[in-house]
Amino acid sequence: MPELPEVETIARSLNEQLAGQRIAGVSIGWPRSIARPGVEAFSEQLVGRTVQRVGRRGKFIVMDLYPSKHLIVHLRMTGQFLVCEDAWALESDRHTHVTIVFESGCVMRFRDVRKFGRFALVDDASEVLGALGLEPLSDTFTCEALAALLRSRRRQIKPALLDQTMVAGLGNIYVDEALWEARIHPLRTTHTLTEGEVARLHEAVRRVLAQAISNRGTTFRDYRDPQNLPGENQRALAVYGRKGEPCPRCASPIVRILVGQRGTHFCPVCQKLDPSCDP
DNA sequence: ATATCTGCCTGCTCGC
DNA sequence: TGCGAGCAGGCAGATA
Repeated sequence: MPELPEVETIARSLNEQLAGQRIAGVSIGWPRSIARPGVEAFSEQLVGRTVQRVGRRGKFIVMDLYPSKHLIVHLRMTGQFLVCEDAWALESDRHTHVTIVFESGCVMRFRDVRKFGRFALVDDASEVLGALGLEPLSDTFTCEALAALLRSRRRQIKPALLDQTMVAGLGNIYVDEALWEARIHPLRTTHTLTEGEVARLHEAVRRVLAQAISNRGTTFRDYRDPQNLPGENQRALAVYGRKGEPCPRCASPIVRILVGQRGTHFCPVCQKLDPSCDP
């Protein structure tokens, strides 16, 4: 499941491989992969444009095109980009839904087993990205900004952190990891977190994400980068997917519960529900 | 404002 | 071995 570190890894790779390349052709195998505009207009408007730069906002990949427009992609659960310098060397399969060929002969394929991923071609990126919250690795994500955000809401901390309009880019894996690192129970309520807890959470979010980026993402199941390489961060995970395994801090068995219908992993000893138990 | 549920999808695991 | 049921989960949209 691509979250911020995986999307960042993909965006960097795409930027390296595609910046400066002019689009020669587009083919769509699964029309619903294209959120907007219509499939016809999508292809027509894309051909002839040049990829200026590929970046990321939250979990969205953002391709700035020349002379105008932005191609914005959300990979959702199983979306994947594969790029090859030689179009003939990269086969299409039953899970390939979008193919973009460049004038150089380079090809970019979008594979998506679950078909949840979506493309949008827009004039103004804010049409898609406008509602996103703080970017956790940018300067705007300060401890004070996070504290203000959490103080203004009354909801469970885990769903709050998954809410992309609050903080953009966190998903199930990294929320569990950050809460473990900050020693905060996933069911704690946002506005009851102490200053110290918020400070720990702020630091934990940044550390967990930065480490995952330096490990080129987490390959729990499907994730692969555009060169089809898996990430290495799975070995750095403390709790996600480790139900029953010893907590790296205190050796108590990791527990898995449901929070807002999401599988949630934590250490019941390090992450107490009662704030008075915090050190 | 917040919580809960459904739909979107397919592959995988599990129990029989 | 085969098969159906249940699960995984990001997000939008509807409802409580």
